[in-house]
Amino acid sequence: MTYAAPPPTADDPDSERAQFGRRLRALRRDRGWTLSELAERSGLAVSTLSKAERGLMSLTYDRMLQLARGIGVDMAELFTPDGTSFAPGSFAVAAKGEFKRQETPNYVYEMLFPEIRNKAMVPMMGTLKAHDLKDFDDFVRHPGQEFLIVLEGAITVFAEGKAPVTLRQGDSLYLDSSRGHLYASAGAQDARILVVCTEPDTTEPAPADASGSRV
Amino acid sequence: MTYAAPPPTADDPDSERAQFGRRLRALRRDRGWTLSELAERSGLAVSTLSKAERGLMSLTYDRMLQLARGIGVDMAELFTPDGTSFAPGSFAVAAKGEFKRQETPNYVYEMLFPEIRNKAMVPMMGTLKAHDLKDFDDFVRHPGQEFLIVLEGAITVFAEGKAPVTLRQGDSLYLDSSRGHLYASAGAQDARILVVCTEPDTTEPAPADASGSRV
DNA sequence: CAATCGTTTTTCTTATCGGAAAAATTTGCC
DNA sequence: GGCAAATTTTTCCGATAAGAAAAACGATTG
Repeated sequence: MTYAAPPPTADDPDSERAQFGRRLRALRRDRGWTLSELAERSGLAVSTLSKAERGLMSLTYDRMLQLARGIGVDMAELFTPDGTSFAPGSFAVAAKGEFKRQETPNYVYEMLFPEIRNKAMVPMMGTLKAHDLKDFDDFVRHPGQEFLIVLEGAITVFAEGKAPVTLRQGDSLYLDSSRGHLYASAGAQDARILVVCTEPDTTEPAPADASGSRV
Repeated sequence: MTYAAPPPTADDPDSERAQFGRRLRALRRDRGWTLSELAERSGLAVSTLSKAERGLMSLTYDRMLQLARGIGVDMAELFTPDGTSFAPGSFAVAAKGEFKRQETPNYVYEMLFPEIRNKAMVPMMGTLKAHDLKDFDDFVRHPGQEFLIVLEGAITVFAEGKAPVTLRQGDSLYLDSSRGHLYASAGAQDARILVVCTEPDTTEPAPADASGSRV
């Protein structure tokens, strides 16, 4: 009845440890440093670095701390992969209205730049229709973070475990989108909002997705 | 000629390791778990957890990975001290105008949610002043991607290697911000834009910062 | 071929880590 | 409040892996 899969010693090239090692090697090579140069900067032995980068060794906290300082990054940065496949130098312009629509009776969302795949951010233009509060959609939950700003009108933000908040034109919101959330027009008129997510929202409109991640 | 101070074995209560340990203990107690409960969830020994939480031991990568999974957090989250990261479930509202300003003769940028650190996205409100095109700023370059939408007025986008583009109200732009770029008001009046970056732009207005980190 | 540079392997010391006993803390009961 | 039982945490010790120093290996260049 073990909860987490115990990886005691993994030598396969796709283990987390091997990936971590490749990330270390990338960080070093990005800077044009050799093993011995990083060894000098970090105070670690060359052999240690070599084994760590190849995933043959499991660095201890102390060594990782030295390593992070030697590289010049935050400790957390060692564990946040940085690869998005947005091609280097990319550049795209969208004219007003050139959007891909997703529509329900309650709202219209138009994704900007649908032709760019794997964006680090997904900007969407939303129109929340002034509507009866009877047939509401369910909370939406998806991984990542979300930014919202009210362009026209006013909206009510329902967030799981929070009292409803009213945002007026120019107000904005930043939230962890794994917390259940739902937007609705607050006034008698339609509201226009701009939403930017860090990850594409693949959830379907209605069903309450019960894939409970992180309490 | 060592660059980073080597902390081989530190037993003082204010070492990074001790702080890390206290953070681990907090994460566990927040969930109301005992050492043996976390031991079962993570697959680590009780004694190991005890020593790690007191900073008497330097956990290896493999154990930290098991631990993170047992606790149910991302590896990086173990290293992001509480106040400074966008914690899971976070939720923040900014009223119009509650921004941190950065001003030059040509523009005013106001960062939204300056109190939230380590956001995945950095939304900023910008006012581009109608100005002579004589004293222009230089291209700006920073890692990450950038989204822009014109809220009021019209702007001209200068991007390195591209012909200038004019964006009007409602138009938007998505670019790799490592490509040199520069925005200016296009008309005779000021323009208002919303910019969202994937990483904080730490570049100073004018001077060419030569502290080359990751090209 | 020699020489240099970057990486890997070898050898040896020391620390991590798991298991179980000991100590400390909390809980139950009168 | 006090004492005993149960639970939680810490300490002790042996097996195994981390980590430093140095030698070996491979590639590149003069």
